[in-house]
Amino acid sequence: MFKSLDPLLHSQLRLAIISLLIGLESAEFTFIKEKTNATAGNLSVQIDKLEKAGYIKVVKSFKAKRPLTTCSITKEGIKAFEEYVNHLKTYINRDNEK
Amino acid sequence: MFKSLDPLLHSQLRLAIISLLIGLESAEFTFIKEKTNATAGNLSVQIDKLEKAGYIKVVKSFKAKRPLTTCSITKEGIKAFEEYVNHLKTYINRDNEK
DNA sequence: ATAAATTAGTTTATTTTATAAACCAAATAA
DNA sequence: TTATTTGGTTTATAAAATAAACTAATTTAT
Repeated sequence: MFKSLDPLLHSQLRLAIISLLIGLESAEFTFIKEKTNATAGNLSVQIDKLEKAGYIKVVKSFKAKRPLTTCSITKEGIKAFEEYVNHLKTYINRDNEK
Repeated sequence: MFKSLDPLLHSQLRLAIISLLIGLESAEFTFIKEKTNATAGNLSVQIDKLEKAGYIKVVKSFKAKRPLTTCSITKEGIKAFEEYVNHLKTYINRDNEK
């Protein structure tokens, strides 16, 4: 009846990150930070978790001599997000049968 | 852009409880337990939180000499759920503008 | 040249949640 | 009568979220 929700995506910030990345080729750390209003620390931690889960790819480089962290969603990430959304629907649509 | 999600509802079990109650006049503890597959302990705690938030009403009585806990959603609970669902849509629909 | 502030993060510590395990009281069954 | 089941609650532990402190380098101001 209620499908279980991927705990990796069932987090406000991680869901926002994925939601953002799914519409983009890639995004920089600071861009994600602005869009999500997250603190840098929290964002750093959550990006790490998504990367370890294989949901996003993280590339570290330099731009104008400064560190630059670029994130992009992976195929697994897209799949996980889609499944998460489908499972959510068992909670938010009133089709409470089976 | 991403609207903040009511932390009281952003929990798998509490969301399932509310989702269930929104379609019913009321429901008994054991019924909710079966439908959500929750453990009694977890369910007890989460029902408590929803009650303290004013999202559900809990009535304790006896049925066949046994304790009976009956829950029903409140107006505030319905409102909170509807708002939660609307906020969720900023995460799951790709209308990532403003 | 050097101190202060800013950028772009990471790490560590603390608080909050979720969850499981243990427990309790009463009733029923063996 | 003791063992089990019902219907929970309470307590303890594990996991998550978050904030605060820190690092390292750069830029700006003095």
